[in-house]
Amino acid sequence: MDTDTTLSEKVAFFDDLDALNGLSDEGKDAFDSDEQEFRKKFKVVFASSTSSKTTSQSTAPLPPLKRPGPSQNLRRTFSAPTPAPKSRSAIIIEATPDARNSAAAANTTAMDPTSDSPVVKETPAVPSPRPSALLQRSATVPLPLPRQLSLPDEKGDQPPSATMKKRKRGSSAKTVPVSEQILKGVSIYWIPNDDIAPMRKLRIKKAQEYGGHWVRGIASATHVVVDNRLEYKDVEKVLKSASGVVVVNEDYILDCITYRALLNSSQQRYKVSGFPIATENPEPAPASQSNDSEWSLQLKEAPKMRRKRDLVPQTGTPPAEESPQPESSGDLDNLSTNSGTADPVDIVNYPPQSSSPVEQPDPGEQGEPFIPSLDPSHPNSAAPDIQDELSDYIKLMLEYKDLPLDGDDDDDDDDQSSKDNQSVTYISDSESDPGSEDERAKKKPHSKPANTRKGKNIAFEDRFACNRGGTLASKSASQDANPNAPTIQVLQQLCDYYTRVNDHWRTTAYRKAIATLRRQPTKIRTEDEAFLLPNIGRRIAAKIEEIVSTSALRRLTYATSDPLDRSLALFLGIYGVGPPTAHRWLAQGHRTLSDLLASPPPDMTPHQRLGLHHHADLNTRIPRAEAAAIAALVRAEAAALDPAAELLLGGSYRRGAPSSGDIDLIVTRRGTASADELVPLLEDLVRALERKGVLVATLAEGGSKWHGCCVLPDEEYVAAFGREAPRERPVWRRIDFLLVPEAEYGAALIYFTGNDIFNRSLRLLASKKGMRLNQRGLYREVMRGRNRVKVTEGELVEGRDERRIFEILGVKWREPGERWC
DNA sequence: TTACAGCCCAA
DNA sequence: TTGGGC
DNA sequence: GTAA
Repeated sequence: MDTDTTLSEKVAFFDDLDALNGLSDEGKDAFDSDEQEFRKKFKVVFASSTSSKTTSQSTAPLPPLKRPGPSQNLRRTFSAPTPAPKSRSAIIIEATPDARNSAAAANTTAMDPTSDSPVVKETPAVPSPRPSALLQRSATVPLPLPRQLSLPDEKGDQPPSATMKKRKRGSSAKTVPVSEQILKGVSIYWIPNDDIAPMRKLRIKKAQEYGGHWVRGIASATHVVVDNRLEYKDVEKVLKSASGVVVVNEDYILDCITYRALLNSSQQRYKVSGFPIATENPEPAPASQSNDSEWSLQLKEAPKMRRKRDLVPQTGTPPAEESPQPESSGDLDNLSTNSGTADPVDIVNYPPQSSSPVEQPDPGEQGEPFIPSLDPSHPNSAAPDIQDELSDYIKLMLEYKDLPLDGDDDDDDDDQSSKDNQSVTYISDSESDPGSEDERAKKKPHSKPANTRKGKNIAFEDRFACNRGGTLASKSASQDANPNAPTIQVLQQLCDYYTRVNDHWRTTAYRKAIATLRRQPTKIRTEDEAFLLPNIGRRIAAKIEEIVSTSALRRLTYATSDPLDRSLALFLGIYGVGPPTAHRWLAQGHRTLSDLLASPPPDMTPHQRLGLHHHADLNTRIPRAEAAAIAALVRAEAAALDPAAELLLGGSYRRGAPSSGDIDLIVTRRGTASADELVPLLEDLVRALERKGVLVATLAEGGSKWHGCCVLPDEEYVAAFGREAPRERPVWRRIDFLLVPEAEYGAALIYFTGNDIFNRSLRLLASKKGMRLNQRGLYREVMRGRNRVKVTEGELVEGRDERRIFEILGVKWREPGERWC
């Protein structure tokens, strides 16, 4: 173990938790070999793990944990074995064996969802806090684990069970011993409810390891964890739909794990900023022990949360999980049903459940119903000592929140689903040993003898889409004819999904893979086959096979049937709204455009407002004829101002598309070397067009461009479409003016003709050849500093002539109509 | 482990 | 600096 | 997610 207390150390922090709990051999060795270092490194963790040990096992009967704030809690735990923090080492030593044992025990069951059962037995042993609680417990305990659905996330939505399965490998146990799953029975709804943010991902992961469930709908949550960046007002709406839920900030879960107990959620430090002063009535008789508290919590909460789906099995029942919206329940239900884990559980569960008023109108007050989970401790309870450790912990997190974390968990999501068929052989192989490298090495040889990684060797130039563009016709033709069309269709949806959840890189990866697939003359049926293609790795290859064999991807069904997802897509369609904003609005409870219109989010920008009000118009395709008409209009106006001005309709129009999303007009003039020379013209032009009522809104202006909206006046409309094609009103269109000096015309044409993929590809090719292509020109000898940061502009090689740029790059000329990638 | 295009505007 | 668009 |  490295002594330097640095990066690796901190990054490893969470894994350390794992190591501790599971105390894998690795961990053990480390411990044995270098106790000092190890201890130092895992100080906090050790302390907590120790405490839990004591609590759950030897000290089980120790009920008190009363209202000691976390701090006291901690203390108490410690005090039992050894009072002062200093004695930690001793504790650790003692605890180790236990930990190992329990870990071993847990591991064996880890893979079995039903492993919970032990808990049932365990619990009874504990003095029951109150009768009801016991009852509840017996009912609930069994259910929890299994196949709770985990949220769709960037890597896919796999049920925890699946996750667990995969997690077998690493040294770090992915699930903590049942006895330590302090979050069991806790269903968490995160806001935002995704694991895109690295830190949240970590939290979610940890929560799951400790038995917590990640739920998709707030309706089935027992706890709502709100991003620290959000204020209460941001999430107010969402919370309204879930009364009786414990609402806490980001710090809560990890603290619970650290202290091995469900902490009092009402403490000040877990308050969501701006949260109304909830009258926390510290429950008079907290009495229960850590375990109990958990249950008592469920007891209380359960009835309330379930108003929508009363029958939903308690927290745990996985799939039945939730559907925030009643209507959608159908799909989800089916889904869950399939997973079929729940049955027995449900039965057990129901009685208690039904007894509780399903319909119970939520008492609106969330403050009240709060579950004084463990210890209704006092806010101030975050006593000094704890505070220290907490702050260490927090500091650590903050310090490294930006580090790219290993996403170890990602794994191959769906393999299991696709398994049933053919390539079972390989798959099983790979499953047994997920080592990606081995797999790759193995696979390739099979399908294609020899070349280990030669499989993907493709001519350099062929790797760039710009060398493979097609025409619109060829594209559409290949769309229907393409043997991979169905597969592409599904992948495209997945791609869209990732766009929605704001996973930029996965989105682009899918785009590339799709582009590759689209070009295949034959139908790709197997994983091996797909894997050989460029831009298609093991994972997408596996998905392709699944799609082909089952003609669907489970996760996709799941993802797209989610109402939230639909709202997300809706919001993203609003001009000026990107993923962060869309998610934020969603978190604030908005679901429809009407919601936004009715109560505009406080952070809505003018652009977004415009985008919202003209959402319908701006999302309507612009017929080619209309674009042409507008261009003609503008051209005429420009000619009046400056006869030498030239306007060209770019974008998809130039590529021959029958309709466009917006209108791109490139404004230029012979003899110009800089866009600045055209600014006066643009200003005049814009003013003139505004006067004519053509330009109706300005979105951005400055520099060498103008972005805004326009409409085709009635007169021109009639001229273009005739009186027979009436319209009630002009439709707003997005229009961009781009000032381009003659010297940059060629590069600008490329840039503004697209399509994106084609452009990116061209730029990428340029960079591989030591050049740089942007909208101004093609440069060479670009100096890049550390990690691609451009240091030198480089020498302009060509900017004026579009064809020349192609030539220099060694790319065969392609007409605009052939640049559909 | 790192890049995946790069630039400009708005707030 | 972040979000967004191109 | 893929490739280098």
